[in-house]
Amino acid sequence: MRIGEAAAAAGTSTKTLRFYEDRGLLPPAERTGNGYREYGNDAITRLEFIRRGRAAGLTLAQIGEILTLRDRGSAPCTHVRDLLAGQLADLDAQIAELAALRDAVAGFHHTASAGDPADCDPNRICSYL
Amino acid sequence: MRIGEAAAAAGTSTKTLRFYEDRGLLPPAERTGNGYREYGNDAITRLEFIRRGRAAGLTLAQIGEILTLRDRGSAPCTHVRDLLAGQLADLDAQIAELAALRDAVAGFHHTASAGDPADCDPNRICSYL
DNA sequence: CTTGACCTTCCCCTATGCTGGAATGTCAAG
DNA sequence: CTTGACATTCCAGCATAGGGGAAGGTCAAG
Repeated sequence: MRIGEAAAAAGTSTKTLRFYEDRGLLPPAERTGNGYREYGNDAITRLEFIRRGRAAGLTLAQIGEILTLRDRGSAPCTHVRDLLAGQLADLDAQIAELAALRDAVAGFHHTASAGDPADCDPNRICSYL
Repeated sequence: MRIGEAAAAAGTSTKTLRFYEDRGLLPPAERTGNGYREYGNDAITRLEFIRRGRAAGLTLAQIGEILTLRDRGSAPCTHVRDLLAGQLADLDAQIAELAALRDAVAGFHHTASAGDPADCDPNRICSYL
């Protein structure tokens, strides 16, 4: 199938397919006589995998690693497990950071809600921040 | 004081000061005869405010709004309170999203940790994702 | 007189994952 | 024969908050 059909089948755009090929996530597509890219079902499988990886918050670079391992014939499962572990740790760190920020902002907001704007110190930009 | 001293006093870089001026967060600096920027203590106050705002996760655009209100003579406290409320809501949404992602990734990771790589289905890129 | 530490403007680069558009080619249908 | 829907390549941009470095001006000290 041609690029438009493949993109539609994978629920993405032709731009994205060319972009992935350029980034090495998809192998260079076969070309028909007129230079059009030609895709098979394996490309769709690959695109779906990429989408699942994205949904799990993996970067294209990480997904590319997995695909490269797969393409070299080795089972990437162990690597995937490690990536997932790292992703889990990253997410926990991000969540902790955001939660701390949230608490700080909540404190500011509480003060701001309780205060009277008339009390605002003209020497500060804003007393609440 | 000149830009280098001001930057050091505010704990930032000269690049950042010029950048903020360009973005309207700092008023165009006075210039001495040789064209050098000249700063007073109010600039430091402003820079410190910007830093507090950044630490609260506000964007430069939002901080700019506050400063503009302040420069027009009105007390920006009410606006600050609203910005903080919005920021709080944003943070809660982000945290919820990350937490959901974290759970999904944890599920994948659990499966990956339990499985045997030998079971990997050759027809899939990786059975664990 | 020169060196070194400042300062100026200017433009490009970073990371991420695409998206838009221009200029051009291909091909089946009416 | 032309129109329209495809396809190709390549270049540019988004949004964020600056950083890097070039080419050059200024000024005090040695």
